[in-house]
Amino acid sequence: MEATLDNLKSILAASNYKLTAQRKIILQILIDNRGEHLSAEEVYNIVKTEDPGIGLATVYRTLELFCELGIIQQLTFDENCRRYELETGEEHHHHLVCSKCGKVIEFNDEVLEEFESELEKKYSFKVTEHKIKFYGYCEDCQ
Amino acid sequence: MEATLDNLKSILAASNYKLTAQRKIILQILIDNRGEHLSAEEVYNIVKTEDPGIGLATVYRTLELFCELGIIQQLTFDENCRRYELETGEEHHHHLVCSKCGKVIEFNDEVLEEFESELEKKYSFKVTEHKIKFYGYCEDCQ
DNA sequence: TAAATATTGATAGCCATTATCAATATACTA
DNA sequence: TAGTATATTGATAATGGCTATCAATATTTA
Ligand SMILES: [Mn+2]
Ligand SMILES: [Mn+2]
Ligand SMILES: [Zn+2]
Ligand SMILES: [Zn+2]
Repeated sequence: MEATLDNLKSILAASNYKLTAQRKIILQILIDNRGEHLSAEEVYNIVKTEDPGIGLATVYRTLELFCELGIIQQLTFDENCRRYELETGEEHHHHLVCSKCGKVIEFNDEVLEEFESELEKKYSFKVTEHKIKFYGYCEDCQ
Repeated sequence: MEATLDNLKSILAASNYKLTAQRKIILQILIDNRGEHLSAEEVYNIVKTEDPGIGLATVYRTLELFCELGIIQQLTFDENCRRYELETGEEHHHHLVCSKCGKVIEFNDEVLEEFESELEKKYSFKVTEHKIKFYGYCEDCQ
């Protein structure tokens, strides 16, 4: 189920977390920027326009918490910078990242699910997570 | 073509780099540890047993250079620790990483190559590189 | 309302990796 | 072979994203 401002309180309460103004603001920002893949620093800069008093540590903590709760997922296009996006509840997707302009194209998971099943059988390995990224040049940058 | 101690000099010279004792030692260590996925720190610890005078910065620099030259490739099973392995010149492979015992299983690329071609057509995207990892539990750890 | 508990902001600390720079080694030339 | 240009090295300081700490504050529950 996708997180909204309305169900955030119950999502938090289910794990004994409290609903705070900071958490609401950060979720709102993630929702407003659906389709983007924001870093903690970027979220922080947006947050400050709404509540200049908020701390950077709170942004990091909140993003980590939202990951733990399945509200968002963490991405790493470029090491030394973690990015985040809303977990939609729909099917997974992965990313094509343009090495020149930075554009990110999303594609769905279907074919990979099949491949994953084959791997599981072949190696008696129980897959819990996969991280897949393609790098190259987008149509405009070739 | 796979790098050896014999062709290292010409590989380096082709890009105006010099052959040094440190570079030879580090390549030898990577060859001796084929199949492992060593971090810079781990390479450094092995290096020191052969030449205690070698600097950590040199290990980092050399691994970076070897990547640039295609002698090795960089891996990231766990962020905040880059790992390296010899580029064999044979077909690519990717990794299943056990979240419990850390075991790494390698699998080949074939199916993914196909999938990649489809993506390129569908999105007019020229893929130059892909990073793919599966996480989960190996046979012994399930 | 009060008590228990979770959360916050400020800031110090962490740590893998990079940058700096003077000293040294390599490769090329005469 | 000696000399020169250039690349490389080791030591170490710096970087930067992220995490830990902690007293003050907010939220929840009774
Ligand atoms: Mn996405
Ligand atoms: Mn491997
Ligand atoms: Zn582009
Ligand atoms: Zn295992």
